[in-house]
Amino acid sequence: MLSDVMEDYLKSIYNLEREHEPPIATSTIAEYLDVTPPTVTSMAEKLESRGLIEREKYAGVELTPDGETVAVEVIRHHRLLESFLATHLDYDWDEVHDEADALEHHISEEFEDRLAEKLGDPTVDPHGDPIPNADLEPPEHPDTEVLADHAEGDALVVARASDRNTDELRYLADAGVQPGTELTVTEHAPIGLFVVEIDGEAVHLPERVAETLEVRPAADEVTDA
Amino acid sequence: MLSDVMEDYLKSIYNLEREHEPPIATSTIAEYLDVTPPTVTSMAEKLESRGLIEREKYAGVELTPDGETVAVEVIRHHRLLESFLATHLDYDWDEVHDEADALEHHISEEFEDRLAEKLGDPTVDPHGDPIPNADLEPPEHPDTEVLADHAEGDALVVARASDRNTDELRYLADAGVQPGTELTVTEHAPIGLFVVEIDGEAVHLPERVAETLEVRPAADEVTDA
DNA sequence: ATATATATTTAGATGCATCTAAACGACGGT
DNA sequence: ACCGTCGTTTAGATGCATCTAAATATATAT
Repeated sequence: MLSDVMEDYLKSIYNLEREHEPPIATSTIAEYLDVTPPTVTSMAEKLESRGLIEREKYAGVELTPDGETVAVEVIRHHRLLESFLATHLDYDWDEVHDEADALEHHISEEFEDRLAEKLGDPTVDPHGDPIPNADLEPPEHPDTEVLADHAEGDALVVARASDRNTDELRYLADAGVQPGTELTVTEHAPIGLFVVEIDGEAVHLPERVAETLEVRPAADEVTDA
Repeated sequence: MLSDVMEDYLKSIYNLEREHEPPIATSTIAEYLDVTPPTVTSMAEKLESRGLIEREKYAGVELTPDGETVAVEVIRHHRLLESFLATHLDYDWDEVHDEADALEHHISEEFEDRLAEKLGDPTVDPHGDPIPNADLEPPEHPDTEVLADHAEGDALVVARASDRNTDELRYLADAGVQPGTELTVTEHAPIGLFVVEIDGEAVHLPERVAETLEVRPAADEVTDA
């Protein structure tokens, strides 16, 4: 039986593997999970002995297929919960992450199934992240670019907002920006401010937000949802 | 911050105090939670040092008002979750207990509030147990008797089925017996079998089930729900 | 009243997840 | 090729929840 903490490590490594090329360094995981590096080393030894990760000392760590399956299941739980909280319990999309984190390790298969059924087997969660299917195949992460890389005049659709930074999410939610929102870049000010137009309104976004907000060209409509 | 385990001990002591007069003995708690007595002693010391229980060595344990409040909150979570699973996720009433046990320590105040709102502030759960209100006053447990104490011919309403024994619950659920069900005692056979009539049908119940199933006279209608 | 049975507590150990401090390996710059 | 820096691992400690075995207190029966 895997502990909650082990599941968290596997989920984190999975997420980090989408951002960086494996192997994932000890310090990267430590920072992501807000623990010290020796803690990561010791956990990595346990996960390796259970065949959930491969580990090269002093280099880093990579999920095995088994480890990836565990990670994908936890992520499926997380994103189904987020979707459920948003659509059935009236949570705002910037509030769902922490609650889903707390519950994701504790729901049964039964609960997972009923949730998916109730939601009509959704394929994306409220942040725009793909929801793995019941077979636990790792979902495709569609190609996106960050808003900050776009020039003035570009017409875009919001594809995904990272669910890890509560401040940024709240900012976006307050500004009415969510996956599916159409926007046009009005101005990329030299120092730290980004201006976009949404439904004719000018919305100002700090560069930090623009650097993490993922978008795709407005032309192609939602195909994957 | 209290651990999940501490919350479980407090909840258990609360439940045991409804059954036996305090103080509650070490071995009683040990058996209820399926741990060894020394484990209970050591946990009792911790809970005492936090002012959540009073403890008399070699005698047993009793909740303080603070301890009771914690227990009642956990029980509120548990019973709201049970109600939600039964009414919104199509769980059968004999399936909800384990899932609620797994989740009760991990939901936020926010989640609790939204659940209560969604359910219309229910006052009893699917087993017939009272749901504490948001002020966390300990709920009244209505006077009931067990089915096994009744004589042939008595007309009764099912008030409550303990949610701790999965086997018995499944038996009752299969037999169509649930809180609110009206029944008449047909036969109290001398050795271990109880026969009741429900909607004109004869239903056979093992004595073990009849000894835990709580009922009240059929005359007074549901007043408290 | 004393011996015996039973329940409780104490003592000491284990595994988990974490930490700090210290040792060690890898890697880039001169 | 060496040295120093930086990141990683080892070593050892802590707190939690649990166990078994042993000591001790309480209750019961004669």
